[in-house]
Amino acid sequence: MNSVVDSSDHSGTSANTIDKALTLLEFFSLNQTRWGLSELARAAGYDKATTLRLLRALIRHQMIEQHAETRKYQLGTAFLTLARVREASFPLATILQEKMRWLAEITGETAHAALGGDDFLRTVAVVEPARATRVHLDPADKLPFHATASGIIFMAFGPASAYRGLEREISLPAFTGYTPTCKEVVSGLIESARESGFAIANQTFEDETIGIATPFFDDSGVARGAIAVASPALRIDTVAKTRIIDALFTATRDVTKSLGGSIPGLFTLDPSK
Amino acid sequence: MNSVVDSSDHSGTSANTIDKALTLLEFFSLNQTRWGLSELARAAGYDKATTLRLLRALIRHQMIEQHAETRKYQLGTAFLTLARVREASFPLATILQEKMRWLAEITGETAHAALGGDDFLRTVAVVEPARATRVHLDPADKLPFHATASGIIFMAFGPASAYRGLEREISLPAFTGYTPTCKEVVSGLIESARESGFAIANQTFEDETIGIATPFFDDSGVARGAIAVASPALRIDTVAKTRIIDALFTATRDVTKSLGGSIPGLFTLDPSK
DNA sequence: TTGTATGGTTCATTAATTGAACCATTGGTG
DNA sequence: CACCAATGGTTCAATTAATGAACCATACAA
Repeated sequence: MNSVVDSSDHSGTSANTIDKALTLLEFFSLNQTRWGLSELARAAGYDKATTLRLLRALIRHQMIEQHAETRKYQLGTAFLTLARVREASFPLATILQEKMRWLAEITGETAHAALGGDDFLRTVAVVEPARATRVHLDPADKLPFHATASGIIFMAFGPASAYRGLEREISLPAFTGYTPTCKEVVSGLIESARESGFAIANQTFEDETIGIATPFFDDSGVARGAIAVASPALRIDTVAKTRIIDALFTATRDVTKSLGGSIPGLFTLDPSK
Repeated sequence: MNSVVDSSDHSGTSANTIDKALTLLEFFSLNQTRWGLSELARAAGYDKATTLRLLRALIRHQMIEQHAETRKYQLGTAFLTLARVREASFPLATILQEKMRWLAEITGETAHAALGGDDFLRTVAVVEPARATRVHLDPADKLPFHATASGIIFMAFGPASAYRGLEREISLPAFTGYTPTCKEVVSGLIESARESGFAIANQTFEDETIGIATPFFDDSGVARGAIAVASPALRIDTVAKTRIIDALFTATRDVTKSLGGSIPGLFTLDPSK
């Protein structure tokens, strides 16, 4: 019902103007919400004049707006409305958000859902539990493939382009002392995730945080993203782990069903493994 | 703190590719969430080959996705994540959504907030009251300037481009028997909205529905959009009207303050008028 | 079988993108 | 204050990429 063609076009450097304009948008993040013209041109590697022309085109469509005093550029309001249209027709984020609420409640830990891209996952829903000690996640963060449970799961069950994303990388950055920085190790993690249906990341992205993730599917038969539970490492013993995995499997089943998808055969959903 | 340059570029037909690509996005609405290639090319007035190339570029950036079986195109997931980044840095929709909750509760009617564009407003927040009879609004609808209270208010207090949007129109479509279809009448409505600070639309967009709207501002000194209360026409007498306008003025003040804006002097916020 | 849709491709023609050099301002520094 | 080095923004000839008519392959209906 909502399956999608896996373009995975990565045919070198497509130098068309649209790509350039849309690529500019990706520079706007929580780390840097506002960019000056020269600054952005330098970062993107475009000429100043080109960058300005691209920005102006984006402004015409409310995708960028310019701060009147500082003349700096920031993301516009078009995304608010486009996201609403998208959600009104295919309520992906809404479904995930609701299930994450359930997941956070039942596990007592932070639940989040992320959508897969070519090079990383992007959070689309987070719910923190009502509890003193809990993991805080940036609500608009990029999740690297190799250093997160969600990333491993997405490479295991996602489109081929995700796995190729790993191969493309020259070196895998370490976020903590536990981050796997060797492709062979990561491949092993992916393999065992394929067998068990879940992935565990023990402090590979954030210190003192354990993440456990499962994939979710639409009718393309390929994972669209991952749902995960993030807990303080100290709290996770075997019992807690089993309970979380159990809840994750239920959530995965429910979300996948809501999206009109089905869980691929090889993925047995057996928490005992 | 969040003021924005009013580009209002409308310098004829800018035929650049980026505009064409981004214009395609606007064809995706709740009325038609999925488009075929030829269908969309025809609607947009582009060549099929061109349309396909534009769509492919958008697909590369997750702004469009293609349904695997039907080969039809739909809005992608990029907007979910871009909207999150935008909200995480400038929580406009969040602020509005929260205030609309308050407004719906205190008035017992449907509250909604819309952002102004060049030719119409677009809803970014709706809250319906817990009540049997209430007005239902499409959560991702376009609001025409001349036929809604929000539209009149936005032309009265918004950027010059909004008012010019009205002038550009050749004829004003009638949505009900009460819709003003004459520009002079609409100008009169705008004038009186400028004086009173609010606008009332009595069944001009939907039958049996009355809308009352006020603007909200950021530090640009120009309205960014409107907040409004929509009620069944039968329920609105003078008392109810005054109570709603009062609540709207409070909401306007609060939202404007949260956005770092200020209410322009001429706008006296005097509900007695 | 034929006709008319569809999605998608090709490539010579055409029109738009590009970027170095330019200007006007701003802010910091000796 | 004068100077320097940034900044945002503009210009226009050279260049590069977008364009679209004609083309396939396919699917469905009469």
